Amino acid sequence: MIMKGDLERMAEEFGHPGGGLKTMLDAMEVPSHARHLLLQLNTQRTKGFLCDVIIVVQNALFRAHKNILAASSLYLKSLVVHDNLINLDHEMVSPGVFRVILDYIYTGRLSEGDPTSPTEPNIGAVLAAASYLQLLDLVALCKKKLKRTGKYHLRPTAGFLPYSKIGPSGVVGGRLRVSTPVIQPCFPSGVMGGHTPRGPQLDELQPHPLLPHHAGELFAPVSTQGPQPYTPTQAALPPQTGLRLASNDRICSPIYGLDLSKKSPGSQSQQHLSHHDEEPEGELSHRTSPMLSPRESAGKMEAMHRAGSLTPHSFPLLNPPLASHHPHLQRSNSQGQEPYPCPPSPEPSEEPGERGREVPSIYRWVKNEPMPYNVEDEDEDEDEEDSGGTAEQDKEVHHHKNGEEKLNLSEGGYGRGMNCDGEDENGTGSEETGSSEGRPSPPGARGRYHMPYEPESFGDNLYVCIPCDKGFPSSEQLNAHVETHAEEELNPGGELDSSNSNSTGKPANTNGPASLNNTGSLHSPFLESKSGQNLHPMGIGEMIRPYRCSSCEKSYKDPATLRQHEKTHWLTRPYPCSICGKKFTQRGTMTRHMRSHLGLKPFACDACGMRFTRQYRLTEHMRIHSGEKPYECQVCGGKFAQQRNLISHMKMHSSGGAGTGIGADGKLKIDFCESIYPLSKYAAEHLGLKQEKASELLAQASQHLLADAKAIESLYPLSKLTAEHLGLTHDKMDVLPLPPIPQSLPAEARTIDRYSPS
DNA sequence: CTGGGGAAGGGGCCC
DNA sequence: TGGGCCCCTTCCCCA
Repeated sequence: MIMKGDLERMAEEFGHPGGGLKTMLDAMEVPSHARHLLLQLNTQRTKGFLCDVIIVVQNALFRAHKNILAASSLYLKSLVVHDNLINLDHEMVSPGVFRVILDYIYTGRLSEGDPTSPTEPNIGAVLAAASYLQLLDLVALCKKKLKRTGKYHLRPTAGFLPYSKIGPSGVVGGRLRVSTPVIQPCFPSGVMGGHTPRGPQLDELQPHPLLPHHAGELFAPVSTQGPQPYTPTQAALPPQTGLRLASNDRICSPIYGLDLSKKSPGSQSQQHLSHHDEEPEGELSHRTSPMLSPRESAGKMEAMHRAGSLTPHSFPLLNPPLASHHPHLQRSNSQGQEPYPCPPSPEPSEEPGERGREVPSIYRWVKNEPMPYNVEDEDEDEDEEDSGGTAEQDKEVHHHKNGEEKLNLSEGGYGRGMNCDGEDENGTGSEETGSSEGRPSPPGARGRYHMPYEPESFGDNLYVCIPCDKGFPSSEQLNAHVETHAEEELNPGGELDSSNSNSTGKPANTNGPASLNNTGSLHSPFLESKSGQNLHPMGIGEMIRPYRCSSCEKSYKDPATLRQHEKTHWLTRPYPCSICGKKFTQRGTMTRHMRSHLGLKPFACDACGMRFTRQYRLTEHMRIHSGEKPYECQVCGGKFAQQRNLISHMKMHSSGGAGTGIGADGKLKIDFCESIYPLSKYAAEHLGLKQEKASELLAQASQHLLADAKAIESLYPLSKLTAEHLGLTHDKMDVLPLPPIPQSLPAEARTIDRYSPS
């Protein structure tokens, strides 16, 4: 355990202001205070509580507290000061060794482990790593232990040798065995259920690296000898992590680090260097490991940084050829505007040799290295995905809740879909990733006019008008065609909402003219869009929004927004998640997505402690406690805390979104909006009415509807229960006022389905 | 078993 | 770059 003496030494070591600390510690009235404090910290680490930094070592992630790391090592201090995610060179520190080191930092105990175990880091490796990390106390401790066993020799050895340069036996120089445990599962099955083990008690802080108190590891190598205990941190991981969560499994998916700091995930190496540069020479020198001079140490690190990464140079095969011929990328790269910090989507590979491929991605991502990202990469991804998708992986992928099955390895859906994400392929760009499962959504479900993502579907006519499904060989021709839709919209006699091309930024909803795209907004579909902006693609809006997308009808106030929007049309989304490979058009979305991978939820509810990844969610959640339900159904008066639930509710009112017209069962259904606002031309025609007449009729109905609950029931299926509640029999209900049914409708269509459950 | 509501997760995208 | 809002979806509970 780190005890008072250690703290004193730390205080001196790092020159904390206030030399009075030693005095303070001497005068500590509760001798167990330091011990208790450290215990608490370690407990917190095991639970991931208040952990504010993630350390990536090869493909293992560790959670920890910046303060603790900073207090332990100047080097770590320099790393954590600006970044929430730290990458350690796995050539210098293996995951297993770092786990031991982290344990030491938090407990003051050094786990020697079983020197004969292939998975146990030994003291030599720890010494080397401690020296690299400038954990001077640990260095001294290791030396002491080695000397005790007669193994210590003053020479830089294995610890500074890349693992790749260490023989398969792990023995270097016949002495130091640096074990790099194969990444193993750390999530027993069923752990997601919420079982929360207690944190290690004081006496449980045993010097064993494989004990369950490594919960701070998000994904850490563990012993192959058995399933590892569940940890709350792991439980906090959403099932979408793309990681295997079952017991006795290996983590088959790549594990990446990410920077969730507010700033862009870049230039970490520069920061590191700068920190070193800032570090006074003397300050560095006096804590340099005896195994490596400060210059050597710093120089080596610097050399590694210069190499463009902390590691990739040792993995020459890990960086695929990076020819760039993607036009967007070329442009972006050449102009330096849009660096692609993220690697091509990695894909789990069964081949052990492939595993290393993941590593550079981590560093590249974190270091924000502009990464030529191109179609070849994409193809490679697809190849990997296609080839690497084993049944096991398939199972894993499909195990994930809703979202990440979008990877859809088994169906090659990722290959086709991930980069396009299904909806991308059909050009909607409005991701329905949660349900598309990597398959392209049916054309026309939602969409833009351009549909360049699945060219094979349309032969030479790559540009497809979603509403009418016509293909065009060029965007110009498509645009010309689209204009006809626009004219139809502008023309009062034209079909309403045929394209729903608007400037609101929301994708056109082609579910039908009376579909629910506006129901939630409580606005007439043809009065205005949700944003209250002109629906028409041309007109005054053009002056307000002069920056028009060349691929669709949207326009924006400023070029940056336009650029942002244009990415939605790109064949390749520029920001892939380095954990699951899902790609995003906006970096912020990707970062947000990453938070969900790591279970980072910065917004906590004061009332119940529940945590959220977004402020908005917390705000929404707080309404549960306050009882506030600001969203009210204009039809039935039901109130909701969440707007989205009101929208869902509205869909219920509108018979599942079928809208006005003849439902699938052939019976008349009245759309919610239509019940309040004038009937659309489409609906009117559908009903065999002139629009004016239909609107008049519906207006009458709306009056009833809004005025009388009975009338409301008259427009919507009335349950027997409700009828009885109203003191009506089903027979009586027939007398409720209803808009006349046009005789032009087929007889069956004229039957308003009042009684059947919707 | 089914449907509706509550609550929440996640992604898109404009600002 | 992040906030905010929208949308879709899922899960759970209950009637």
